[in-house]
Amino acid sequence: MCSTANYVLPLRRTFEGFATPGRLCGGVSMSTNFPGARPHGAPQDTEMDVAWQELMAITELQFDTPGEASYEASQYQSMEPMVPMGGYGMTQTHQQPPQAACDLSTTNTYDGCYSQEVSVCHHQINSNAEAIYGHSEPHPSQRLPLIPAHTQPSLMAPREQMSMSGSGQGNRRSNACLSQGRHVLWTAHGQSSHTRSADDLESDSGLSLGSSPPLASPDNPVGGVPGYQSVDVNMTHSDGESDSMTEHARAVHVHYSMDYQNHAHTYLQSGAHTSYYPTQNAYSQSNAFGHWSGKQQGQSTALGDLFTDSGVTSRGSSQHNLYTKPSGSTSASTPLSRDERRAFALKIPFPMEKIINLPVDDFNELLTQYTLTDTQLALVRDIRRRGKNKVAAQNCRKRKLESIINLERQLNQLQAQREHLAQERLEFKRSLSFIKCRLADLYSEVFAHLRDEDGQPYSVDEYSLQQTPDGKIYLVPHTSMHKGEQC
DNA sequence: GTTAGCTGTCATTGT
DNA sequence: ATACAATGACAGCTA
Repeated sequence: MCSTANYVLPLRRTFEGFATPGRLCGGVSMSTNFPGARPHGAPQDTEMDVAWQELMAITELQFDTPGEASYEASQYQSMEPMVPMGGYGMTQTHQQPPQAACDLSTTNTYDGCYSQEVSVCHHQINSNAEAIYGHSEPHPSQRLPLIPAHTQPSLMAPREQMSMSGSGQGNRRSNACLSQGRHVLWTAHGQSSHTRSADDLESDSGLSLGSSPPLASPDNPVGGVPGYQSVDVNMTHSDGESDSMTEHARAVHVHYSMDYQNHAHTYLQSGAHTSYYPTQNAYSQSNAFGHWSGKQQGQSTALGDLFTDSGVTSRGSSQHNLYTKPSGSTSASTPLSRDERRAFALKIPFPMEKIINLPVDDFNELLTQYTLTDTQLALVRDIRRRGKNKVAAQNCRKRKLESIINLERQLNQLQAQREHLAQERLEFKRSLSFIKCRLADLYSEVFAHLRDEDGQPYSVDEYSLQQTPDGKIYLVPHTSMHKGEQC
């Protein structure tokens, strides 16, 4: 199993701050980032782990395109039937026999384009897919699929052009190793395929550094559209092209998802227990095939940039994600999250909401109701973990903001109180001074009225007035006063 | 080109 | 042992 002969081994990653949850066997990682796969704090800094992270950081190795959902679906479908998936629309779609390479010029017509385009993807990738995800390693730590080296050239060929033009702005971590791991990876097989998946772009490490399949995203336009292979890889696009190319990619994705829309959308609306992810209303609403066929020449670059520039990100928000999901009953679409796309790609038969929010017992029970592959299981657990962590992070930030606001409020209150106390202190001092003056005046006045036996006033230097606790006032000579003070 | 803010993700720790 | 919440750190994206 751990034979390096058949697997490529990337070089060391150069970025920092990235632990190594994955395990590597012969240059290929097994999934480890789901709960239980790696105990917290367990030793993990093996060279193999690092190497695997580097490998996973090479986004070109992963598939995450709109077409991905298509071919992945077929891959996993052929790999292991999903028992309760009845009625899922993808089955029929992806079982269509491969046809000739997709003529992108014909993609203006909605019907049929999907199958044509996808079919080529199947040609290129299907054989690899099962090799990649078809394994069902018995050990949890070895769930993740191996990527046999001999399968990669065909996998990466269509992606090479994309990465060459579109990866310049991609994941920093990924880029850090592009010149190393990627080179080693591809040259080891006599090819220099530079590919990059949007899914990987979205995550520096892909799916928890391999806990989920690198092909598990439906949004890699390169891998899914054979037309990319003929793209001028040196073409670069200006900012002005970005929007139009986004349109292109959106159109491409419509091709891929059209069959899903017909089925999955129905299930979503009906709440059926099938596909919960790829309704992609936005796609059907924004059919831009005309643009697509007209700008075929820029596909690779545009799509490469599309997934680096327009919302399908390695991390962070995906506000402008091309992949959208319905927002309630309204027609407004919200971005389809990365995990949702992955779940869609792997045909997870229950919704994200359940995966994330169900209590653990219910969640486990839900899992027992389906026959899931190890890959699907790992993805589901990753989704659950990430989903919960996402909520936790949101809550954490909310609390942090509230805490900051609270502290600022307290600070303002304390500052106001301080000012108030300072003002009060000043007033008390003034009052005290006034009282002291009044006391001095009274003292002088009282003292001036005192007379001795001879009718002479007492000397202020020799006598003073003192009040006892009982309220009586005595005229005390300074000498005796001093004695009393001494006592 | 730079920067701040937002967000998702991962690693880690504590419960 | 496991699940999970909390949180710091990091990275990508957008404005």
